[in-house]
Amino acid sequence: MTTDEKHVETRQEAKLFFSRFLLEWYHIQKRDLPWRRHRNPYYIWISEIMLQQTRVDTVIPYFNRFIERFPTVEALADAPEEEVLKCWEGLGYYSRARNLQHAAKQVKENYGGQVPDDRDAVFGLKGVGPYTAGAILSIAFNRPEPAVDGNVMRVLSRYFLIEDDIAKGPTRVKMEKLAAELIPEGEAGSFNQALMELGALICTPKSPRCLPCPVMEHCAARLAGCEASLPVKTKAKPPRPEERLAALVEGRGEHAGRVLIRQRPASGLLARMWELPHWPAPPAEPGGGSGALLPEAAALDRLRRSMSQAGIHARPEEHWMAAEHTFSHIVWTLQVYRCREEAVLPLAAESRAVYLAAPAGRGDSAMAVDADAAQAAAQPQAAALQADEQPALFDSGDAAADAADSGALRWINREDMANYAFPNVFLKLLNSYFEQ
DNA sequence: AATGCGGGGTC
DNA sequence: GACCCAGCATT
Repeated sequence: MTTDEKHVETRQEAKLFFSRFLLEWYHIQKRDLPWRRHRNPYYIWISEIMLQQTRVDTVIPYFNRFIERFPTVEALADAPEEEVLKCWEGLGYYSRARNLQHAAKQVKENYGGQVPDDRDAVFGLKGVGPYTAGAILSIAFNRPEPAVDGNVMRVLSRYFLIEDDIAKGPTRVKMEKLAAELIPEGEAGSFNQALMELGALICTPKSPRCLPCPVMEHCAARLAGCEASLPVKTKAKPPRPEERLAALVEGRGEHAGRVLIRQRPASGLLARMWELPHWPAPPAEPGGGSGALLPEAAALDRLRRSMSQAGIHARPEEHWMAAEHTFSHIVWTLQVYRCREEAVLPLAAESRAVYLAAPAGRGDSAMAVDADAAQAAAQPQAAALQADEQPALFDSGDAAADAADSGALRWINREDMANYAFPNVFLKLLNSYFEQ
């Protein structure tokens, strides 16, 4: 027997050992999770979308609320998008929610409301990529497809001592081939979940718990003593900082007790979510140092101009608090200022005509205000002047949203918050404000 | 192949 | 504070 053949035999034995003992361990140790209590393909699908880049403990309450509110594919397909977003509020990566509903419509219309069980059909659903397709096919239908996520790549890179960079595309393909070879006959669903369960509970990113690991005996990285340095993964580049000025505008008169919120554009960052209006802060004076806070007067002035340009008639009064919000690629530092709505001035005849021609209000608290149109119509020259007064554009990662500044504005009270989906940072700010 | 896209837990 | 998590869409 040549060395090569001996190596192959050893590796083959290592694979068989791995599959057998991992599966045995899983049957004993698997967690009781809501989506494991039934074999409902819709539940599996929802859970897999929610679990993208998100931990199990975070997902559980969202999953339970979601299937209560949208028990079937059809219920999800027919729901208003705002309700789906509201159900996703705080979970992050909101395009998942919109893609999921898009896919629910696909399933309703193309597959009679039944989650399809063939590879091409599942893969064709919006928001379903290589991992999620494999997860749905194997867990819901026990099809022998690999489901390779970050956990699986970590486990396999250690057990088989694979030093490929898991951030690279080809590495995932390689891992999928390996994972497919490991699936025991008729056990695809359990085996794929076992791999991920091991990654989540035992073979963790830092300080893996090797002693209770069911496959430690043949783990190549453990045997070589390099389990802590695997997997190899190139570092993500750090998020860029962005200083922004936010307005918490308190209404007067008919808006008393309400604050002004704005809806974000339909695409891009936090698409269609609601927020406190905010704008890039101009860079602090060079003399102040890079991290220097904008002087209060300059910030108030800047905010006043931004609001005016956005058609918001309000006066910034005082700094309220700072808030930080970290995305994977941006870090916002929001300086929030309390502002007061200004008394509405008598409208010019020209703008009154536009105002009266506008559609009738849709109820009190939920009445939309097309601020830009109203402002542009009411004060076209003022708007132009103010635009001219603006300092030269400085770097903003949110340039499109800032330039368009097109979101609908609404005055809401505490109870209205139940009808709008907010990113967590604004949820916390608004809750904090209304609690006072 | 690289980048945009949330939010939170862990060490 | 650094990492990274049951990734996908877009370019």
